[in-house]
Amino acid sequence: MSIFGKLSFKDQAFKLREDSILDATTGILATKGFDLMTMDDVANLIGISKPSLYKHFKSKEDLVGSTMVRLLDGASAQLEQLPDILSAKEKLSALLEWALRVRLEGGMPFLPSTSVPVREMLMRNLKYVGKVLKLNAQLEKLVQQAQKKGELNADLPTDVILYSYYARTCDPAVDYLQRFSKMSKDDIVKHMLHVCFDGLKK
Amino acid sequence: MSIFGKLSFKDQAFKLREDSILDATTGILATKGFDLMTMDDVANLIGISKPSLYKHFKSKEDLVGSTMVRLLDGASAQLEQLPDILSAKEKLSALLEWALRVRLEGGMPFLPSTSVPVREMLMRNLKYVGKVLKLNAQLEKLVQQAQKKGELNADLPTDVILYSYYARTCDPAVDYLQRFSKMSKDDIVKHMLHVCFDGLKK
DNA sequence: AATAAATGCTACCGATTAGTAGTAATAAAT
DNA sequence: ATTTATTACTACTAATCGGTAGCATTTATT
Repeated sequence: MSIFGKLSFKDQAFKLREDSILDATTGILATKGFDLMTMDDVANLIGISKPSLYKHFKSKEDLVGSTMVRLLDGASAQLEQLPDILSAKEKLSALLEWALRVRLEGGMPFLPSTSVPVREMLMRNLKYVGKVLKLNAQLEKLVQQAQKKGELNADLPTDVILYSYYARTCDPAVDYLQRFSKMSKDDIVKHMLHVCFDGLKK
Repeated sequence: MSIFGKLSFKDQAFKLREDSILDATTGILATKGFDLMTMDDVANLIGISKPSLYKHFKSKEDLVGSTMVRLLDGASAQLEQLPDILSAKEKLSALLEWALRVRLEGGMPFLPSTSVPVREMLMRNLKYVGKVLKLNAQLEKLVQQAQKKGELNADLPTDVILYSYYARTCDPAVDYLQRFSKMSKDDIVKHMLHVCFDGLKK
């Protein structure tokens, strides 16, 4: 064992709890949203006190920002890990599928779409903004490639495709299908992907 | 003038202010969302005091419920008013276009999609639930007709089409396009309609 | 075992907000 | 002009929530 043994262990435990805090935050954000989520909610859910929570995150903004950053990291890692054999459109489809499955499990809080003050709060978080811009650039490139190859509609402005693509990751139709239809998760994903790329018509 | 002249006038003024309260609420809901909207916000925006506001609506729930009811009435009226020459799919398209244009103007707060507590709050409002169910039944019928005629994909479950259709009325892509692209409202509507029915591919 | 240090918690503060009581101002009626 | 009734507002209450001070408890050290 290295001379950092003891320290590492402590740090490891610390990091572990931090992860469980982020897990709890993710779940609560997904159901109650930012404004109704209280710091007591988070602390109680994982069985620690509020001051302990503040040992990890210095404010609610910080906590939520970190949660979103971890989510973005997950998306980036997922994108990275896709085999290069896949076409641009296949990559976009695979990433959307991943996002939908995450949502159908614990729930993914895609906050920016909720309200203006929440969006502005996130925009003040430099780390978050940086990661958003990077991921956005990668996805924009994929969309353009797919448009050039005719995999995606080249007549639509790239912006329209990109924003609509983002919107599908937080499509409320998923919640309604999960709640009111007896459909399996696999079927929900399959249909949402179809609707995204082929629309309601074809 | 009828014997109800005076009374009518007072009632008329009362109704007029009620409408302006609902207008203000609609706008604030669209930007800040339910949780961050305060009763003072609403009162201040139209230049009355909070107690005066409570003469019209007995609680925040009541105010927001009434706002949503008026919105649903607008949608129903719009649907009613469409010429019968239109096919089922054309009617759905026209109604979505109306909803998108309302959004691009003052903004339409489609609250049910936001968070679970807000949805539950609305579900406690019987008047709201009644109107939702009625409109939902009408639209479901239109979707089924369109599926039978092959105007909409008959391989998709009706639920999937219906919920996805609702989701398009509150699609965050609209906000992003309005904010970040220099597109005209007409173009935004045109593209959103295309994406809805034809997807990102075709 | 005694002491030092770190960890976690109870109990609080200040600010915000839904909702209201009671008063001031205004209009109607005699 | 005086009284009555209505309308609206100021100023408050109770509850909630983000954030923290200071104490208790545990763990490590000598």
